[in-house]
Amino acid sequence: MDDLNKIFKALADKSRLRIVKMLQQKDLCVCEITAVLGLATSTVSNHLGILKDAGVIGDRKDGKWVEHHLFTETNSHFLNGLLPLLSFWLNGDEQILADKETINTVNREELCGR
Amino acid sequence: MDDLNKIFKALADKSRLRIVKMLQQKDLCVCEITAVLGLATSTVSNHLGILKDAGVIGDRKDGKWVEHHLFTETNSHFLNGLLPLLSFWLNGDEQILADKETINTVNREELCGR
DNA sequence: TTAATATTTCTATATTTATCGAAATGAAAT
DNA sequence: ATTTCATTTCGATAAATATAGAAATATTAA
Repeated sequence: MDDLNKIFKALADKSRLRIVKMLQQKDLCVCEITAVLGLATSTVSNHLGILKDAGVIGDRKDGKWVEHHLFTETNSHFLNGLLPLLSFWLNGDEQILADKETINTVNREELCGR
Repeated sequence: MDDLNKIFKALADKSRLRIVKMLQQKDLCVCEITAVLGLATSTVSNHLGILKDAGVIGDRKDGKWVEHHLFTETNSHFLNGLLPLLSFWLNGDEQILADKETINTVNREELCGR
């Protein structure tokens, strides 16, 4: 039950829902997500840690950035049930649509690189 | 997004998850749920209010009791996706199994009636 | 009508959580 | 090696939440 509780807690926050939906479109580094959400870098890093701890997302180093990605197949049957639903939920949501627009105009080189 | 956020918030609590799983077995009044969870009546009433506000459960008067029930079909596609998953999730969980045992030994007449 | 009682609402409190800024970390570039 | 810089961790604070007990509500029973 703790696993499922942790997953629901991770998803029970608007910023984290927006992050999940953003990562469905493209793998992103912290600075890009920060630019879209308009929160402090440390806050975004914390949100990502919560999603990672719940097993929803993973990350890997990419040069000086850390690229975060959404898992599609996991070893949690809870997540394997939820992730497909989350892939079509909220696709028409105004905020989510706006975020996906913003992501396209965002470039990690210009944002935090150089 | 607010709808989904509210639903995830409602499910992101162990006591409320236990309540949902209990209601899958049988419709229950507040005093019965209180007996199983071991929380104050007002606390349980509050948890039920949160689940009700999220559209997960409903209630109806039954004599001097208020009987709470889990919705199976709703007008929320979020819930229509989640509820079937919740019907088989956690069925093997130790706490959930213990709760279902307890429910069978609980009787609203003896508990709070008379 | 009056008393009893199941539930809800209100008030207060303790814990958790979201947030930021500053300091620490660690890897890349010079 | 040293500097630069993206990210994480730490410390502090404000907001949200879980909880209990008391008071209020509403409905049944006498």
